[in-house]
Amino acid sequence: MSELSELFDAGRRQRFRRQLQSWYASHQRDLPWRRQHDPYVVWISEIMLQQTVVAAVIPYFKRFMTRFPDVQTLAAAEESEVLQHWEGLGYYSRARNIHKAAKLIAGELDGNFPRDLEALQKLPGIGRYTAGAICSFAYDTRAPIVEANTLRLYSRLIGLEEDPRSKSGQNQLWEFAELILPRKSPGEFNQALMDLGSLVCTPQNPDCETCPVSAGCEAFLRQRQHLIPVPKARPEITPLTDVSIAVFSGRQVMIRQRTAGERWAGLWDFPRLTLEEMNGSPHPAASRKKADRQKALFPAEQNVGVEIPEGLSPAVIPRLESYLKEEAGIEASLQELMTEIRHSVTRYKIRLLCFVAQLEQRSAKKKSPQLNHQQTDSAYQWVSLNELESFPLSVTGRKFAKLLAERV
DNA sequence: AAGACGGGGGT
DNA sequence: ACCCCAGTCTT
Repeated sequence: MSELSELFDAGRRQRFRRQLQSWYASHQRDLPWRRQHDPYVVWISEIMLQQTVVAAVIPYFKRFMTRFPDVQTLAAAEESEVLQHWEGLGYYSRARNIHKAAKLIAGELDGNFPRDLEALQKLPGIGRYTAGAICSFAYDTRAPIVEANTLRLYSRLIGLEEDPRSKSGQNQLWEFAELILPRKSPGEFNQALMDLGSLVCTPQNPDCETCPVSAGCEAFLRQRQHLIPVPKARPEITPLTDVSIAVFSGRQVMIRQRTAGERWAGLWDFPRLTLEEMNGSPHPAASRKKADRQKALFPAEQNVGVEIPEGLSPAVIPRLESYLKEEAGIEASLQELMTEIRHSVTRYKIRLLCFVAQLEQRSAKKKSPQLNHQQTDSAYQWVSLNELESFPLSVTGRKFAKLLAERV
């Protein structure tokens, strides 16, 4: 007998279930597709919902399901097209994992969607939560779930004072999730738990006054609901200055597909690099010295006409031109600083400088769509701005591409 | 501009 | 146990 099953004894669990079920019967639902018993539908929607809110997911979900109605269709598709349907949702490893898993299911598993927690968790991108969601929502088997909403709800119900993300905290939460689950309709019960967590047991100012289970909530009984769960420590934000360069040859622009293991693997991008950290650099003196050296080698007069981004040395211009030479094997001259895109994501605050460059006449352009193998094994391709629309790009890449297309 | 959201994978 | 993930929405 664990402490948890003593704290939440059979009678208390039974009361909790009745209160929750009664509340759930009368409140409004927001996710009609979860009640479908198609594991494929549950799977795709769960993965999409991991990164953003319901309203933002719906159009993506519809488009995805129209193009990839079942796991066989998805498995047969090119990764690039899967990424295209994911463009804008971010965290693209999830789309790559979905595609990999679909291939495994259609191939090794003969098209049979796994039915148990262990088999599901062997698939890439499916962890303990997603496996539990698929089992309980699609198959209505008694599989526990712990995700953001239920983590908060369970933490308060059991009065968890320690960090819910620690090993010990996780153990208690998963134990509780299993303990509380009824034998009858566990899928609907999990759905009710998640909805209660997101609608009533909110991060700030939980609505304990109207909560159907507050009488059995340890946090509420001790008036600790504002202190539980302990918040996640915020990571330090790193400021970065990146450069993206659209190199033109006539009406065509040069792009490359990002390789496996790289950030945005499988997506296409303009040549892009991160400048040395300009802000908060641990050794400002050293980088200033380096900048001075480059300035001496490449006097500013050489760069007449190109606007120098605020806070940067004119030496960036020749430096970017050598970057193009080394990475793509092309000679190009920078023409214009088109725009600055500010973009915050995960733990980075990025200032992205978007340049336009012109391919030098004497620099041989490889005919599209042949590959260009120079100093790297990256595949470069020359495409028109129109054609660019059919390549999956990152959010910032797409913003830049749109600006280029709108330019007269 | 800052903060919230979010589960899985890797070491 | 800790780091990473390169996005969107709300306040």
